[in-house]
Order: sequence, then structure tokens, then C-alpha cells
Amino acid sequence: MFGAGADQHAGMDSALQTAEPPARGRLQYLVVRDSLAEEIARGTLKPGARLPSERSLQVTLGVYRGTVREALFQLEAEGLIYRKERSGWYVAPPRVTYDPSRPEGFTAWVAAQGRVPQTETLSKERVEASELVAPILGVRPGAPTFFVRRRRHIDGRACLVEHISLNPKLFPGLLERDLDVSLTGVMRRDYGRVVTRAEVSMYPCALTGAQAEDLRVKSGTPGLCLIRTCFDAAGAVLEYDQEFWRHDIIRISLAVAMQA
Amino acid sequence: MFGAGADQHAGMDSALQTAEPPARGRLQYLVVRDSLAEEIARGTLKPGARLPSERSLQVTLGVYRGTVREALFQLEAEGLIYRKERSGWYVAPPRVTYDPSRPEGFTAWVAAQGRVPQTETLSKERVEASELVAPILGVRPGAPTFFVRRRRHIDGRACLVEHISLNPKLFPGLLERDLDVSLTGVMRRDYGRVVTRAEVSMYPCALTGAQAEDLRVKSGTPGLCLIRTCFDAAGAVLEYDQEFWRHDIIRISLAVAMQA
DNA sequence: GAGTGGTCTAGACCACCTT
DNA sequence: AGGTGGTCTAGACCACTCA
Repeated sequence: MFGAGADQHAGMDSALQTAEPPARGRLQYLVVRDSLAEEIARGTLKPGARLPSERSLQVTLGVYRGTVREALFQLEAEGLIYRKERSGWYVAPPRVTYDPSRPEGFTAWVAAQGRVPQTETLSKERVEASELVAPILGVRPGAPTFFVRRRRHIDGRACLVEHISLNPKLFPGLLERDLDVSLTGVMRRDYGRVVTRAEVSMYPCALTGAQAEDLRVKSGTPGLCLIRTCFDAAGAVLEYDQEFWRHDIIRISLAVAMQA
Repeated sequence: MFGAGADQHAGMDSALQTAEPPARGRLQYLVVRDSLAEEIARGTLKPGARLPSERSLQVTLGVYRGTVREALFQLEAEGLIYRKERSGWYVAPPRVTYDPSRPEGFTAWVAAQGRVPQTETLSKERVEASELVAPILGVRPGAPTFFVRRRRHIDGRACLVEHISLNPKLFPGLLERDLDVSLTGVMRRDYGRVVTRAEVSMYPCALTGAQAEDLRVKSGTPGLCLIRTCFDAAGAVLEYDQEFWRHDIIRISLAVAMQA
């Protein structure tokens, strides 16, 4: 046996059997990370494929499990792999590209990229407008609003949950409808309301609490929070939408005209 | 002494002295996270303040250091705290809001939010156009291009590095100028080129390798990659810009008109 | 030089998924 | 029931920062 930490920091040629001229791969977990990343890039591990278990990697690579996990976390942060809780680690599929200036709904643009979309309504209810939402929807705090929670999937994998707030006066009877479809489509066809403008804001976040549970990811998983307020041509707020995305599945892309 | 893991999962009343009706705080690191988060929310810990050291938290809270660190990582992922490598953990300042449709440069919009911007040119050189960049700039692969690396700070903290590629024919002598200023300003004043349109794309990423070193963060830190191609009114590509942001410092916000 | 975070080891039990 | 990841313990040494 070798003493704890005697040559734990590689740099000498102990780390892995794969003879490499490390350069930056001095740290063991970086070596593990890069070797896994290379297998993914090379295609030895294809999207959707399952990685060997942590314990088998531990044995194969001759490092302790924490080091393997650190490497896995890095790859997860890069969006190269993801985990199904207590099931295993899998190679992540390519990102989908979302253009918030396009009028197509989720279902349409995901399908257009050759992927399989699916929407699931988790809850729909009447709630009192919060201090935050009331001024946005243009109602008094405490006034009735519609609140819809939906989960959306791509290729069978849950990739976002969204919280939608609406003004009931604009959409009477909305909650009685099937909402597993494009909401902008329902607004247009059934209520004659068309989104012509939106204010979009987004920031990297962590998925915690209810969001993490809804997406079945570990609390603290990195995510992207995307908030959208949709207006019609008259300037009425049609929808206030908070979307919590897995960080590894989306790319935002749009053309912007510079303001004068 | 107590056996390894006998009551390691709280739920019973072992976890922390702070009597709480956990609800979701069953896991020890979530309890630690939430108690720290509460101190930040309450203002006991103010932006910029330094947290107690991991070892002192370990003693205070009666858990092992790994548990403390897991809690710290979660708060980091949420953007509530950040680390200065090997120095300590600090409470994060509020995010700045970036609107890619505004023509103001970094220096102007950061200052407008009451923060102190600073730009630093890390390198500027002539390089051969890569396969990726050539078609974007409209030159042949291998043709000469300008390549500028800059690091930008907010309130003294490095918050992004950017890689800028330009077509030398449009900006002769650019590399001899001071580039620690607004590039769009230089383009406009010195070359009569005005950005009127941009294609912007962004996705959550991990800061690794050179980016991580430039920003002095640990490899694998979550980040936001923002890529921008700027055009003038004639449709010429003025600039191809890759920005690597710390994940916790920025919020993107813009108004979009829906395409017909 | 003292103190900090960063990395690493060698174990253990638990909750959950899969078969 | 067996295997997986998730959490936890109790150590150790290292590289770096800061005073």
C-alpha cells in the first residue's frame, strides 16, 4: 500500500496507465475527465449511451470514487453527460436551439430539429395574484389569476418546467381546456389573441426544491431560468412565463436589431 | 463515538443544533445550505462579505468538511456565493443586466447600473482564419485575421473573457490602438463602421482550461457562453465575439418583436 | 509561516431504480 | 435482490494566498 497522499498529485507518471504528456492533465480528476470526454468526442460513447458505473470506473482507473465523481461532475457541468438519479450516467444528446423571436410553439420548433417533443400539464389552478405577478399582469395583488405548471420533454427526457400566469379576464374558461398543447396556438385560435412582442430575460441558475423534483434532478443541478412576458399588438400582457431549463439541453439563438 | 452512518441521515433530530422542523432540510448539506442562504437573505452576510472558513463551519455545525463543501457548492451554483481560489468564499453581489440589443458598450452599461467596469487586453495578434471563423468573417481559411483576447471586470472582479475575431481589411491598424475601451466605439469613430444588427447565441457551459485560468476560477465552474456576430447596415461582418461569463454575474434581458 | 481551499484516500450506510 | 448513485465520516497532504 502507498501512504495517503504520497504521490497523490500526479505530475509524475502515476496517474493513469494511458501514457500522456499531461500538459494540463496533472490533476487526476482532470485526466479522468479528459479521457472520458475524448471517448465521447471520438464516438466510442454515443449520445444516450450509459457510462460504466462509478465503482467500475474506480477499479478500471485505479482512483478512489470521489475522484471519479469529480470528473463526472465536470462533464455534467460541460453538458457532455447527465445523470438519471440512482440509475447511472449517460452521454448527453446535442442541444436544441431556441429562438425566442419565432412565433412557433415548443412542439413545432423541437420537431423541426428532428427531436420528439412532449408536454405534460402538472397543474392548473386559480390563485391570487402575488405582489410580483400582479403589476405585470395589470391586476391588483390578490386578484384572481390562472396559474399553470407544465413539464416538457425532448426525446422522452424532462428538460424544463414552466410556470405560467395569465389574466383570467382575457382567457375565460382556459383552465377547462387541454393545455398539453401550444398555449400561443390556443390563444390565437380560441381567443383571437396574438403575441407580437415579448420581453425576455434569462440567467444561469440552480435547479432546487420543487423545480429539481419536477425535473427529477438532484437539487443544485445547474439550470437556465428564462422569463418571458408576452404582449399583443395592443400592449396587453397575454402571458407571464417562467421556464426552468436543464442547463445542458438548450442554446438560445436570435437576431437582434440594434436600437438607435 | 457514534458508528459511521448510524444516524448520518438526519430526519431524527441529530443534524444541527438549530431546532428546525426540516420539511425539506432532511439532508445535512441542505440544512447547512439553507441556513447559510437565510443569513445571506436576511442580510447578516452582506454582498462581498467573507464566509467563515470551511474548517470553522465544520466545527460550528458539527459536520464533516465534505458536507460543508457540498452546501457551499450548491450556493455557488445558485449564484449566491463565489470563491476566490484558495482565499475563501464570499457573498456574491447582485447580477448586472445585459441587453444585447443596446448599442452601448460594456463600460457604459455597467457604469449605468452603478457598478465599476474595467477592461484589460490580454493579447492582440494576427492569426490565420480557422475553418470555423473564416466563413463567418467572409475570408478564406488561412487568411490573416485579427484576434483579440480581453478580460473584463466588474467592481474589481474578473467576470468574463472574450475572444474577438475581425477582418483586417475593414480595420487596418486596429491592433496598434488601445483596445481597453469600447470596441464598437473605436469602430464607429475611427473607421466609420456602425453595428446595426447582431446574431446572438448563448448557452450554459463550464469554464475550463484557458478560460478558467484567465478568470482565475476552478476548472469546471459553471459559466455562460455568449457568441455574437455583429453586422453593419451593408451586411458586412464587423466582429465575431465569443464571451465566456461567470455564471453568477449576469442576466440577459431584451425585448423581441415576433417574426411574422 | 499560518491559514485557506483543493485534492485524494478508504472506508460506510442509505434510498432508490432495475431486474 | 442486487446494483446504482447519494450522502457521510475521518483522516491526509498539497498549492496557493495573505499578512
